[in-house]
This record gives sequence, structure tokens and C-alpha cells, in this order.
Amino acid sequence: MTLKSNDVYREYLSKEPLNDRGVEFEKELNEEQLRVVFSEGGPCLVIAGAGSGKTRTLVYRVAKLVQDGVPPSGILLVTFTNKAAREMLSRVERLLSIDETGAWGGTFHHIANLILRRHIGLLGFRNNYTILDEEDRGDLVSMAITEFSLNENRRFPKPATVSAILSLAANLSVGIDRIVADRFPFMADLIDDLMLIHEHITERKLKLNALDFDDLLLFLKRLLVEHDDVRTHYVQLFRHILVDEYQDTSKLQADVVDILVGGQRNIMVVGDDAQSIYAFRGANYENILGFTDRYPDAAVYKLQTNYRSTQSILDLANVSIMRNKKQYLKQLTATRGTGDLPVIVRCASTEEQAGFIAKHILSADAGLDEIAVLYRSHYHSMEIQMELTRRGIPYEVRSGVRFFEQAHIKDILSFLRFVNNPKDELAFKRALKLYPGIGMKTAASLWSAFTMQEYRIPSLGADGIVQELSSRAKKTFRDFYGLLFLLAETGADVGSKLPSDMLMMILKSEYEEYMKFTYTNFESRLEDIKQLINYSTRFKTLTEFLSEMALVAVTVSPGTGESEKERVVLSSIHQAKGLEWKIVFVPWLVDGKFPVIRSGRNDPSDATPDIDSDAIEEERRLFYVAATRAKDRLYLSYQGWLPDKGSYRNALIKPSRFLRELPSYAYETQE
DNA sequence: CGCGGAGACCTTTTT
DNA sequence: GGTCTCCGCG
Repeated sequence: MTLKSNDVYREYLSKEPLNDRGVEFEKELNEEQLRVVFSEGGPCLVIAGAGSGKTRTLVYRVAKLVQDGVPPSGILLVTFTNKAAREMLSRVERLLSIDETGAWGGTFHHIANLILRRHIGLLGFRNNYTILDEEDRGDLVSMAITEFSLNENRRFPKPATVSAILSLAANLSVGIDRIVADRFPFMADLIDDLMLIHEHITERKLKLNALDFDDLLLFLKRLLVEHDDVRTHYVQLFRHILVDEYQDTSKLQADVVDILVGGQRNIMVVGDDAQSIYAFRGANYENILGFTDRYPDAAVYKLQTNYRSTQSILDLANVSIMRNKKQYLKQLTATRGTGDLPVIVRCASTEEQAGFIAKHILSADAGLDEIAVLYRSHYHSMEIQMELTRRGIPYEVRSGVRFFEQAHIKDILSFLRFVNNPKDELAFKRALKLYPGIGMKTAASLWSAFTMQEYRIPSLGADGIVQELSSRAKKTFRDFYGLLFLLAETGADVGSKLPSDMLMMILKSEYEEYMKFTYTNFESRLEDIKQLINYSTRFKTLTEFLSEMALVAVTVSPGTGESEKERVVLSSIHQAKGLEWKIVFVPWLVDGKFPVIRSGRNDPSDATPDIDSDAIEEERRLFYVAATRAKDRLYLSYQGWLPDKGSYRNALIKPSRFLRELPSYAYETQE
């Protein structure tokens, strides 16, 4: 069946104009996009190039569904970041001139959490479970390593590596042995130990009543597979499922989606295989390549018109990505004309590069908020930050330390974490150790005393277990315990006290005194905590607040000009996905830095100086993502000299292979 | 047993 | 820069 989309669209509008915004509809979407928006139910795969308006298409699709009478709560919109979800839903709201769509929108993890809170009892957990972040899981792993003395005879990989392996196994739905064989062959002799650790921390998490990020997805799948009634409920609830950035979904996530789609098969996925940059985390682009095998009746649309960049920028991106073997062929065409050639800039040093960027920012014919610096690794931004600060250019760093992951924020949150979930040993110890005179040992013995009281705060008499402590420790434990008692005072229903009130109580307790005493940067810590309290006022329950802390990434901006509206954005390329700026700088295009060469690979059999092709292809896609963020101007820069580790001299450096492999017609050079 | 200081080491990307 | 480890003192 072929449809003349414009006709359909006109007919549709004549019947039901999209309020006063119908005009926007016509202006913004092209024929192909309209066809996607108006496609009748059923599976739908949209393979769309960079800058093609994928998000817009999804937004309009959701709006149309709502207008067609699909209850908003029957729409599940899965996006990559919570921010993207919020933005998309608010665009739908504006489009329909309503206050709230009521659609379910968010990341896989967010949605999993919403569903699990209601049903996790079926899996043996309690619904006040803690969500563990990467650091917490790393701690669990290292505790296991210590417990089994795995470090004694040989050098054991870092907890983060172990964690990554476990995570990949979960997300790709395969055994640990497969992951090790495929991606970590040099660890083949450690498989038994890895299994041991895995089993151990799985048990441990059950005891802690805690789930890590992967568990959220893993348990959601289990819940849906094992409990027919729950599955039926959500399959019927979500009449339409839309997934953005499908190229970056993992096997596990695709499985969950396939289950939720059920018999209705109203699924639409949108993605660009050329922008798959999360394989290291278990993204599996078999999902997008194999979509039509799983849904043979799927309608497939290719969006190849680019509305963002000039043709010169696209040409450079296209010619670069052509070198990748694994891809759908797409030929992007710009609607915006040729534009200026991208510029490759050779700088002598890292500092000079920072100077160059700052100078061009100042002389650019664009607002500061239309300019971004996108880099491969966080530390690439160091000198640039310094230079921008020096010249008083306001900027905002979007990568790096997240606000809620800062030690002092996690410190104060650990009180709440514990009150919310009294089985959370990690939180108990973390909070307790903040008090002077309490270290590892004391915390551990107090924990075992506490667990004897069956995890109930009010039932524990503080004095009952402090007798053997030093007098200083005694006093601090009484303080600590008194505070917990106060926080949990309401007894049965912890949720009846507002999170912000609880944070205030912590601050008003002796804790503030200790903080003043312990930290030299007390003032700035206090400032952060006040910000946290401010942020927390929008949450009514503790569980909701803590979930948000765990699942939403808000980065700390050490940048200058907090109050300025116009700020240059400094971001990792990963975090810049889906965004666009008039002018984009990509620094550190240096051999070994971008693409990254993992020097830490202790694989003796890996004698090849080259990086394996899968990894290099992912790096190239990353380069592609970076280049296609630019609308008008693209500056690619590298340093000729870099400080060499181990010697006093600077080492001569080659430009990145991504620059060397470009044909000379694709760019101009500048010193 | 807690804690602070000194020095080494390492830096991919993140929900 | 940030974190981890070791050491010596109270």
C-alpha cells in the first residue's frame, strides 16, 4: 500500500487541526517524515541519518497518537536520557496545548524502576530497595576480591574491569565465559574467580535489598517472563511503544521491548547505525540490523535528508564513515547549501590549542551558547577550561563529575539511603564513618550489633552496644544513633516525612559541627548541600527522591559565569549525542588519544600495534557523531607536541588517523 | 584502631 | 586532578 503522505496529512488536518500549531507541522516535517508519523500501527523501523529530525518525527508521532485518542498512559516512550524524555514530552504538550501528556517517558532504567517498585516483592526484594551506582558495585566487587583472597597470588584486574565484564554479560544476555572469551581473552584463567564473585555479590545484593543498574533491567525482564499477570498488564497498558536511539540499546533492553510489544506489535524504533557509540556498554547493533528479521512485516523508512549541517561538513563526515565496513549505506544530503570547509588546525602544544579555541570563540559570529567544544576524554578539557576562565569566557562543563556522585553529596545521602532501606549496610557504614573516631572496624562491629536487632532502628538502644568503645566513639555513636532515630521517627511510614526536611535535620544535627571540624573546604561543601536540599524540595517521598538521585545524571559545572545565559558548552562527544551547535571544536585529534589506544591492555598475545577493527570502527563513529554536531563551522585540532610520560622532553605526535585518512579536498588547514 | 601526610599511579566513553 | 596505598603517630 502506498500513501501520498501530503494528501493524508491535509485530510487529517482538515478534520482535526493540531490546535494553532498545525502550521508548524507542515513546515517542519518533510514527506518521508510525515509518512512515518502517519504510519498505521504495526512495527516500524526508521533508519535515519544525523540531523534528519528523528526526535521531531517521534514527537509528532506521539502527538498524533494522543490526538487520535490513544490514552497517553498507553504510550511508552523510551529515550536515552531522562532529559531527552522530558524535552520530548514537553514538546508534545506544547503541540497539543495541554499541561501534561501522561505518557510514560524515560530511559530504560527509569521505566524499569517505575515498574519494579510495584512488583519487586515477587522477586524476593522489598520495594524500598537501594539503587547502587557503579562506585557501590565496585566496592562490592573489591570486598569479594578481599574476602576470597583473590589478590594473593597474582595481579587481579581492577574492580571496574570485573564490573564491566559482569555488566556486559547481563546486557548481552550471555554467560561470563563468552564475554571473557570474546573481549577479555587474557583473563581466560580467571573465569572461575569471576563466577565466584558474581555469585557472591548477587547474594550480597539480595541481603542489602539493593539493585545495581543492570539488575533493574535484568529483574524487569525476569518479572515479565516469569509472571504472566504482570506481563499481560503492561502489554495491555502500553498500546504503542516508541524507542529512540535504538542503535544504542542492548540485547537485554531489546528483549524487554519485544516482550512489552506483545501481540499488538505497535512498535516504532528510530536509530542510526552510524552513530552507535555504546558497544563498550553492551549496545548491540544486531538489534537494529536484525529488526526486520524479528518483525518481518515492519515498515522501513530511511531518512537521508540532513537539516542540520552544511554540505561541506556532511561530506567530511560521510567520507570518514565510509571507511567502516559494518554499516547500512546512507548518503546524506544537506538542505542548507555548501558552507565553509571544515578547518584542520595544527597547534604546537595543548596550551596553544586552548588559546586558539578561546580566540576563535571570542571572534566568532555566533552567540556563546551556539558554540561547543567536544572531546573524547574528560581530561582533554583541562587546559581549555583554564584558558576560558583566564579570558573570562562563560562556559559550562557537561561531562565529568556528576553532582550526586560527589563524595560529600553521597555522604549526606547515605543517611537517607539507610533510613529508607535499613538493610543497606553500605549506607550505614558510610554515614557512620563520617563521625570522628569511627573507622572500618568500629563501623563493622556496630553493623553486626545492629543486624542483631533485625534491622529496626527504633528497637536498638544506642547504649546496648557501645560499651566496648572508646569514650569518644561512644559519644559519636550516640549522636549518630540519635539522628537516625529522629529521621526514622515516624515509624511505619518513612515516606511521611519530606526528604528536604530530613536533609535539614541532618544538617542541624552534630553532623554539621563534625563537618566544620573535618573539612577545610567546609563552606563549599555546605553550599552544595544547600543546593541539594533546594533540589530535594520537589520530591514528596524518600524513595522517589533517592531513585532520582541514582538515575538522573546532573553534572557539576565548575565553569565560570553561572548566572550568564550564554555559555560555551564543553562536553564529551558521548554526551553531545543528539545535540547541535553552530560552531563545534574538536580538540585532541592526536594519535592514541582519539582514537584511544588502551595501553593498559595486559594481553601478552596481543602483539599487534594496531587496535582491533571493531574498536576502531566505534571510535570512527564517535568522530562522525562529533563532526555532525556542527551546523556551520567545524574546527578539528591537534597538537604537534605532547608531554611524554617518563621523560622530561615533549614527544612528537602524529595527528589522528581520522585526520590523516581524510582526502585533502574535504578540509582546509590553518596553523 | 583511627587518621593524616606523602608519594605513586592512572586517566575512555555512561544509564 | 583524583584516588589508592603505605607509614608512623596518638
